[in-house]
Amino acid sequence: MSRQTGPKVSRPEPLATPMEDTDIIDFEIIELFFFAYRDFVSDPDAILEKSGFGRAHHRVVHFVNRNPGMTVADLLDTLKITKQSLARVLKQLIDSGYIRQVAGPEDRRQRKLYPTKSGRELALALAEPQSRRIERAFEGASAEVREGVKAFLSGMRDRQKAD
Amino acid sequence: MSRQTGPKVSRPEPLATPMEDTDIIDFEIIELFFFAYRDFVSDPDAILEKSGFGRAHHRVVHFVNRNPGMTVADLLDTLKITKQSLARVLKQLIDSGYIRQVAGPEDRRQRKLYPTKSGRELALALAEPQSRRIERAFEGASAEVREGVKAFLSGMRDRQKAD
DNA sequence: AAGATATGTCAGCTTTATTGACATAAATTT
DNA sequence: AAATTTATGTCAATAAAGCTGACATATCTT
Repeated sequence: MSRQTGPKVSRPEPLATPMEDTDIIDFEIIELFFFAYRDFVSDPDAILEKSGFGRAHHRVVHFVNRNPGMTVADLLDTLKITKQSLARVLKQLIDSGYIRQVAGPEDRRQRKLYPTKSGRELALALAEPQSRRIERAFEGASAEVREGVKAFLSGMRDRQKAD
Repeated sequence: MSRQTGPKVSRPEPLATPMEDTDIIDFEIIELFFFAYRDFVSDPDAILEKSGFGRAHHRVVHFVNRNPGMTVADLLDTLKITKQSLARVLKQLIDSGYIRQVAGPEDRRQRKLYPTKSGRELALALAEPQSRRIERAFEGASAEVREGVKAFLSGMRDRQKAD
C-alpha cells in the first residue's frame, strides 16, 4: 500500500514496551476518566438522536433548566463555546418549544432563557439514565467516598482564570 | 426579529423554578462531571493544536502507547468509532512519524501499531498536564477516597454488552 | 478453489464546532 | 443629543471528527 517507493527514509524504530504509570504520570485515572465519560454521555445521546438533537442540545437544555432566567451570555460562559455555535442549537430548541426567551425586565437587550414544560421533561428524561449510572457506580461506597468523589470532580475543574 | 408574524400560536409558559436534585436525579454529579471533563481535555487540546492535531489523534496516540502492538481492530473496539474515521487520523500520525505499523508476525493481514520515540514523547507530553490536574484534585484525599474514586470511575463504564 | 477476515480507500454526508463581518436594539457615557 | 458600548442575532465560509456505503487487496481458513 504505502510500500516505501521513493528514496529510503530511515524511519524511527517502533517501541514495544507499554507506557506504565510513573511517579509523575497517572495513566490509570486518565484512562478511567476517558471511558467513564464516554459511556456517561452515551445514554442521553441515544435518547437525543430520536428527536434529531445532539449533545449540544443536551447541554443547553440542562443548564437552562438548572438556571432558569440565565442569559445567552451566561450560557456562552458556561459552555465555553462561541455565540455562533450556540445560536443554531438554541434556535432549534426554541422553535421546537423546549425553551423560551423573555426580554430582561431591567435590561431589555438581554434574552433570559426559560424551559417550557416539555423542556423540563426533556431535561429530566436525559438526566435519568445518567443518574442511575451514577447511583450504580456509587454502590457500596461510604459517605466519605461519595464526598471524596465530589471533591475530586470539583478539583478537576480549572481555577478561575482572570477575567 | 422572529416577532410572531403568522397566526397566533399559543406558546407554553416558561418555567422559572430551577431544577434541583431529587430523590432520583443527581444533577450535582452530572454537572460536576461535565465541567471536570471539559477542563480535563482542555490541557492536551491546547498542546495538540500547535501540531495541527486534535482530540482524536490524542486518543490514538495514548492507546497505542499504552498497548504497543495492538491492531487496528483493537483500536476500533476501544475507541468505538468506525474504520473510516480512524483511518484518516491514523494515517496522519503514521505520516508524521509518531506511530509505525508492522505486519503481524503470525497473521500478516494484521497491522500491529507501535509508537516511535517521538510518539512516546508526545503521549507523555499530553498526559503530563492531565496528571498534574489529577494530582491536584486528589490533594488531601485519603487512600480510601483515592481508591473510591477509581472504583467510581470504573463503575461508570458500561457493563460488557453481548458481542 | 471458495469464503472469511483485516485492513485500506474512495466519495459523500452530518454535526458541532470555528472565525470574521455586520446588523439591531437598548443602555451608558460624554 | 450624539457617540459609544453592550447583548444579541445572523450571514457566510471553514474545519474537525465523526458517519454510511461500496469496493479493493492481501491473507488466512475451510
